[in-house]
Amino acid sequence: MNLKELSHNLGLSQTTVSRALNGYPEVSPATRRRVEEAAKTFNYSPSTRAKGLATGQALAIGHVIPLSSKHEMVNPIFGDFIAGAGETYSRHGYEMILSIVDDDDERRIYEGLKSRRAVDGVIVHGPRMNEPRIGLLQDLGLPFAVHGRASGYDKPYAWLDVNNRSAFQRATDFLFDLGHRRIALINGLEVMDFAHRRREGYTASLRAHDIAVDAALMRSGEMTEVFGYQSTRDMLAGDDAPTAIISSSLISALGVRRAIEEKGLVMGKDVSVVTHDDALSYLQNGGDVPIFTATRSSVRDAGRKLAEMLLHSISNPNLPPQSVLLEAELMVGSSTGPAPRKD
Amino acid sequence: MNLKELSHNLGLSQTTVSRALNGYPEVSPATRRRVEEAAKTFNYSPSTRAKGLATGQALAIGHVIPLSSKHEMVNPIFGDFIAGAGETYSRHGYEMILSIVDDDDERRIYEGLKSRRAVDGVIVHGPRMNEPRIGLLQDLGLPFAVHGRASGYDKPYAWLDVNNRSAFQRATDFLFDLGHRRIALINGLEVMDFAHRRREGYTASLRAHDIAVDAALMRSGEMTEVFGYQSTRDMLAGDDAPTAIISSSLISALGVRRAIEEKGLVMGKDVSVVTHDDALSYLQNGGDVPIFTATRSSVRDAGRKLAEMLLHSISNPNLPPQSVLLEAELMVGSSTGPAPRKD
DNA sequence: GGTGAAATCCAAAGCGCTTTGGAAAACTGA
DNA sequence: TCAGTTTTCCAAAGCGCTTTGGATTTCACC
Repeated sequence: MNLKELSHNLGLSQTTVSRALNGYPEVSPATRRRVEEAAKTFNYSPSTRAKGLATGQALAIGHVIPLSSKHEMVNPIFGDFIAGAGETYSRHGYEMILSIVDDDDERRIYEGLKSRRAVDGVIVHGPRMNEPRIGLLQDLGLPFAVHGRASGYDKPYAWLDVNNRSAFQRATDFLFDLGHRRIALINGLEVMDFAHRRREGYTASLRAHDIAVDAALMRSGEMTEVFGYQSTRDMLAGDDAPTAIISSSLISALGVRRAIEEKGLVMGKDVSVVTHDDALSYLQNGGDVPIFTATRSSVRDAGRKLAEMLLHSISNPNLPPQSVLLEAELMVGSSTGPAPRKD
Repeated sequence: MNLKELSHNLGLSQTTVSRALNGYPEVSPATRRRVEEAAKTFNYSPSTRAKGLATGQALAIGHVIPLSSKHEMVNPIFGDFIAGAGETYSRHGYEMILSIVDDDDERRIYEGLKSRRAVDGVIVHGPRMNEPRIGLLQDLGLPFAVHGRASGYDKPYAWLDVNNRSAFQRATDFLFDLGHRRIALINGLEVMDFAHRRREGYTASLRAHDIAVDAALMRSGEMTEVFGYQSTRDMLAGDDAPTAIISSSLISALGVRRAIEEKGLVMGKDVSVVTHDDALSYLQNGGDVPIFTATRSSVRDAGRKLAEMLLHSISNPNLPPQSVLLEAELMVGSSTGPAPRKD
């Protein structure tokens, strides 16, 4: 069923039907009702493509997911973020189009999306330090919003980020308050902007407590369970083992716990653990009482909000770029406790 | 830059330029080269919408992800599957459009996709028992392919599935061979088709070994770490605790391990564990030597293949529906060992 | 050099919608 | 009753592409 058929069916012109359906005022209420009902019974909805052609809008947002062929890891966050953004889109009648892209092809992909007029804007995932995509998108004039930020790029642009620095500083402070002095950081890849900021928060706290930064207590890598396990095992093996560990991801934290328990130690007593928790739906940090003390911030929520921001900036193109900094909440669970006294 | 401008620039008609770009034979090689170069330097690519309108193709595949508002869980498999499918699409010049949908809205969404002519076909995720979506899509005449199968629907349709039944039967047999007799199953939600089949495989093996099915040894729920942990803790607490546990997901298996170790038992010695492993990129089952003995089948690979199947069936509409049954490989890790002798 | 065939190109219609510029019909109020 | 509004509707152009049907040019061959 298309507009032509529908309007013929109603004995009206396409103009009138189109106007009735799109809420224009120059249609009598009676006609409008009649049209709307017909549209429903014939299950008519306008072709996105034709509509897009006519209006110049795509009514779609692109999500470009870089997937370096080197470390072929799909970000575990991704599903939840998308779910959040998807809610927003469907509420606004937008579609989400996804491109999984090899790092090297990114430029080409953005140019393609732009020149094919396939999307009205894009969301940038996983920004790194000095992220080149941001400049590229600004040059292209394709509206965008970044999930995270890119240190080193100073012109204004739209982003939404968790305050990773303050979250990790607070987490470290918290451990200091419990008496810990040897605090380790098991971080994500530090080319990623978020990981960089987390380390900054961590070191800032150390400095504030007059504790030297010890490279032996810092690890950086893909945040897998095994990575958390191995890092912890190694660090606990040394003489001067940490009494507390901060992990960048709940998945790694599971590995941290395993290494601790394997050594016959008790988490929250012998070794305290704080982790960042993205509140992923399939990886919940316990029930009412969290297992891990965590800096918590829902990625799903971030998806919802960032999508909202992007749509808003698309319909108000002259607004200056908006940015949102979310504070993670520190949830105290049973994985932390006072530092064990030295015997 | 659009076709009109480009062709004007070249002093050719739109027809010729279009033909040159689309590989039609009635263009001289010299002209074609000239056109291709111009397209590259002007960074021209045809508008998807206009092209779609003209050809009647969408050059896009829809992925509809149901997200019941009750259990708001995003399938952890999802990211990897999408990554696989995405590879295929970009290789074939297709776009992937994603709809996150509340269960109740699904019918409406499919009808919308169809009547808006937004996609050439869809992938169905997470089929349940007697999945109603399959019949709906067949009625609509929208090409589709299912990731998994739907027991209870008997007309032919395109699907790709892991042989869940044989995988879990093999896993159970394997444990029997090691001397285990009390074997537990920690399964996914059994309204999901895959979980149902896994249980069938499990019970088939029990029957073949003349062991009665014991409801106390079977759990079914969302496959979280906590679920694995709690189920295991409960079962190990009883008199007649299992000596082996089969888990439906690596995430739950992490919880299983935790419960085992918490009780001071050793996995692979006191209690054996076999898990299904979807080979998710962010949740690897150890390095070279797998931690868990597992029935393994890459979800990413499934995504690649299923997308391929769907595209193939779209370009060959008269082919009968194809279906692929993948066999999971049984990888022996260190989480299994001979059944402990009774003292 | 002339013929028919092959190679090369083009104008214009059409895909399904929105929107502009008017026309016709239905109301007003004097 | 009739001019002036307001309401209600419509024909047709245009969005950027593909494709049909045809025109023109080039080529091979006698």
